[in-house]
Amino acid sequence: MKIATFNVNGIKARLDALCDWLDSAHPDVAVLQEIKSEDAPFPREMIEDRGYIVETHGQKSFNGVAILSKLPLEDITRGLPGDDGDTQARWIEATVVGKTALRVCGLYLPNGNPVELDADGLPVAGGKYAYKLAWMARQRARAADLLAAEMPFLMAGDYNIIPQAEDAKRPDVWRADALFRLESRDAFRQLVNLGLTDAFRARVQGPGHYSFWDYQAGAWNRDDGIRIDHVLLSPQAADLLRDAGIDRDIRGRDKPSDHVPVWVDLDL
DNA sequence: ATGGCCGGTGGAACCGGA
Repeated sequence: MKIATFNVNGIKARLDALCDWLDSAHPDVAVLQEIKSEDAPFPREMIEDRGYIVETHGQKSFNGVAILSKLPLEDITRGLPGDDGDTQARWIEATVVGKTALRVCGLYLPNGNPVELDADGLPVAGGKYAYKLAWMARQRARAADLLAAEMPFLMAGDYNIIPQAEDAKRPDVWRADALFRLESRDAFRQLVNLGLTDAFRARVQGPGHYSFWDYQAGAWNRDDGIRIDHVLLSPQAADLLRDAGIDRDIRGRDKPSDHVPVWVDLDL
């Protein structure tokens, strides 16, 4: 079973590119981020025509996530637990019903910039960086709950985290950025240390593997990228890992997103 | 040439992204 994550940066602007990718990569399940659409106007027909069920968790203008699946979905939930006041559409979950049930979490983790710190160097409450770190604590709590339930699961999406220096072409320019600050990497490592596996790094080592290239400054042509889209696997899911990869070539096609798809193949 | 963009909104600039 091939499961992919793709930050499309606007579903309306990316519909043709998304369908071209679905036709060439044929994932069984795809989680999307930054659909930038409410649920009702989401353009579902061209995706459904390709055999996918479409479940969205959208909002106007910003954020928004979705799950596309060729297999039946059950128990769909929207929103990351832990803060009823959080109205940003960044989390969707569903159980993919195959021969073994797999819980799939699709996520769009907050960017966190600009980083605002107080005199003690702590994130300013109410600021975007504090929101990012609090969101990651909620994600960690959700992962702990799913681990306790002992159902195989994965958490796939745009993490807005550069895990290691080798995951950036120019790590030094990212040192103070919310994507690479120590607190951000610590939070990501705390999540992984619950027992999750970074699927891509279980298959591919070394530098030069990116999932995002900025539209600005010729980043793609200079291969000035960062690896920020990840698939984390629960122990039971990691035992089923057959392969993982990044569909880098998508970035060079017409009207690309600034992100490319990242995928795993599980023996399911 | 060391700067260079893009999508959504709303119908012109501006916000947000990373």
